[in-house]
Amino acid sequence: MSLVILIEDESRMRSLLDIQKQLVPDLIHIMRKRYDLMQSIRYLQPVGRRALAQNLQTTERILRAEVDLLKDWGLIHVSPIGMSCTEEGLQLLSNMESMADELFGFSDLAIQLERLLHINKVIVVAGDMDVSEWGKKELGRVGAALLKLHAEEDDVIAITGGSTIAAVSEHLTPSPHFRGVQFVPGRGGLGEKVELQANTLASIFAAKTGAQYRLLHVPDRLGPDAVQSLMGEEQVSEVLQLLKRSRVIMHGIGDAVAMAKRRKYTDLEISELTELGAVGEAFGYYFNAAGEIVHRMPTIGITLDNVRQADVVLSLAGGSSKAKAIMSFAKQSCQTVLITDEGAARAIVGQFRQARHPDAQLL
Amino acid sequence: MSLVILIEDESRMRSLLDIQKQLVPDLIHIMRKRYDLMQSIRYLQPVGRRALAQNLQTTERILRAEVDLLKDWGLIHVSPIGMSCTEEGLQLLSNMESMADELFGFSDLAIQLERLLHINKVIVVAGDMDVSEWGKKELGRVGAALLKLHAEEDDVIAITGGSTIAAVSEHLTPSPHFRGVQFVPGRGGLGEKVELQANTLASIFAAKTGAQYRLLHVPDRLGPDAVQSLMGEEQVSEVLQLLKRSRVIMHGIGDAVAMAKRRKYTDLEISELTELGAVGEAFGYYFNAAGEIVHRMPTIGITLDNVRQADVVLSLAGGSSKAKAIMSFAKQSCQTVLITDEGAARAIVGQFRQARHPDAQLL
DNA sequence: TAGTCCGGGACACTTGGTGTCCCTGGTAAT
DNA sequence: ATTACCAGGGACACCAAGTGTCCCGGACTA
Repeated sequence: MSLVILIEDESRMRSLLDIQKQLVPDLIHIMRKRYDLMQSIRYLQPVGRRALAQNLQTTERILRAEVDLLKDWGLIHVSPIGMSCTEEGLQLLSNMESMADELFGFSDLAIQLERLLHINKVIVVAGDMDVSEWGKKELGRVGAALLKLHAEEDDVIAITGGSTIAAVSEHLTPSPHFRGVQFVPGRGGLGEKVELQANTLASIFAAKTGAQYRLLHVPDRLGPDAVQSLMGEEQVSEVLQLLKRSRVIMHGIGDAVAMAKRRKYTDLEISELTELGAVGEAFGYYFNAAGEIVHRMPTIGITLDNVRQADVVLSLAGGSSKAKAIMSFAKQSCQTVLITDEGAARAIVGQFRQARHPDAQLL
Repeated sequence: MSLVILIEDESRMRSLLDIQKQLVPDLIHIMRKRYDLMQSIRYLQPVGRRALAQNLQTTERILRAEVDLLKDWGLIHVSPIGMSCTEEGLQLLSNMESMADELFGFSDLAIQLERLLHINKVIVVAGDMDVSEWGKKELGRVGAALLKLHAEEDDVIAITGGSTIAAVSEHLTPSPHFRGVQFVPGRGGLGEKVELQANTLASIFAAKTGAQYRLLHVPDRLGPDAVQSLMGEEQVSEVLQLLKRSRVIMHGIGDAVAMAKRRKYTDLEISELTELGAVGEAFGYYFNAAGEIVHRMPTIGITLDNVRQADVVLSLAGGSSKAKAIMSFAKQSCQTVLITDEGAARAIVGQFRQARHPDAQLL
């Protein structure tokens, strides 16, 4: 019963938060800033403006505006000896602590991941795709927003297949940013369901955004000679040229075994893969935990070198089961933005914790 | 059990809202504006910018900024034939409907009350003082904020006693607005507990805000001759002069019978009061439902005429049981701002509904 | 007493929001 | 088919609010 309460409880607050995230998206950032400010004041009180500004890495004037507001709502008290929290402000802080994780935990997680994985930018959304459906929705929403953010006129944007990328397509809307854009599938068929294939998604992306698309018609599981002959095909080589100069790339990261099964590898092949230590997959490459390529799908399309040359690489993967896969792909160092969910993020942090000695508590 | 869920649920969302109201107070207004905008679009779709701007009483440009945002988050869709809600936007609207009452209902209530009671400005806060303790806290918080808002240097501010005004005192903080201000009790002792008397509160208000205060030392229950002689006292007449020119007045409104009981009226006197139809009390005056004065405490202090001459009258009363009392005092037409809570507000609206014929559904 | 902190005031500057206009394109009615 | 109207989008000048920066009077401390 208490579980029922918790779920109901969570869901209602979550839904309020969801609404606010859609209607007033920067709310959380503002709240976070004010919260940090209050906490700093509590910690340093009584403290002066200048010292505080330095502590919070901001300018004196901008801090002053915030302080004036907080003073007006009676959350802090200013006096000639410095600023301090009022009773009410302290109350507020303690009330927030119980919610801080849900409100801000994700950005903390994101910063942790940026450090642990050596990735420029990590975005963590709420939820866990392994557990709940709306986790994938949220990931799709944020992914779509970022794609729009980075897209520029006449760009070539390469995308891969997979259910995560499909989720993005549901949240795309037309925008002038997509004018003249061409969506190009990073790979031909990879033996998956058609609605999750890169070709299909490229056309959906184009339809939703009002952009153009190209298709890469190559069967999966090619023999080496077939690869050569297909490369000669004009239709194919043209697309490969486009992929080579794609400026933005959006792709999913898969769990090695799960992907292999989905692509109907034989049991023998799968056991070979696991023997090689494959844990992650992206663009048809399979990586081990060290990030080394241990296997490559026998087909043609975008190469890791192409990916490394792109300006923007949006990597999407969510769900705690994807933790190791994400970690293996992060080693490729061809990644500018990782978009993941809380479940995967916590699992990754957990992996790192486990890897260290138990006494390594700090940092 | 479902009740338990509801309460838990409510409280958690409420606490999030409370936090946001303290940390980002204008958030709700922004949400409300966007919500109205979305609803208008849904209602009028497909609709153009100019038509919409006219409908929403705003300029074209400012609406355009909002529309651009909503378009970017994918909540609305813009096309050459006009704007319309996307699937996601419709989803959001329906999600919000279940919460709209809690989020915005109060301002709607406030507008209704302004019309029904013919009061310039009504503010409705969440909760019901009769039911929950935090209702009074909220009322006090808002009351304190409004007092600070209206206070000006060297003002004379008259206040009365009562638990509601006492609640205000707990949320007062020093501010330059209160420089040179004098807090003056509107009445001497009225036979209540000392911590709720106007004298006590005046001193607390002064202490909390860093202002000055005066005291009005007159016993309650004076005979007519004692009144005359006291009026002659210099200490007393001086305070009465101050009261006469008080620019801001903050007072509570009481239920007639409850106040009489608290002031230890005899059963006979109380039944006389009820026979006279007394329902409301303020400043020691007792009013019937029509707003006529049916009884007056035999003591001296601020008069209704003084109140009518004030620039700002902040009337506070909360709890559904206060509905009739608030309505009776509203008839005095010496009121600029009424601060009440959801419970009282809904009860008042209910009273008006009941008073009409059942077929009077519109308006 | 001198130095160093405090908050608050002042002021110029810049940026972003805003009012206003026009343009092109699509739709619908003639 | 043509025309007239309304759609969204672009442009641009303008104003105000936010911002960087400096200084001042006061209080505490060494």
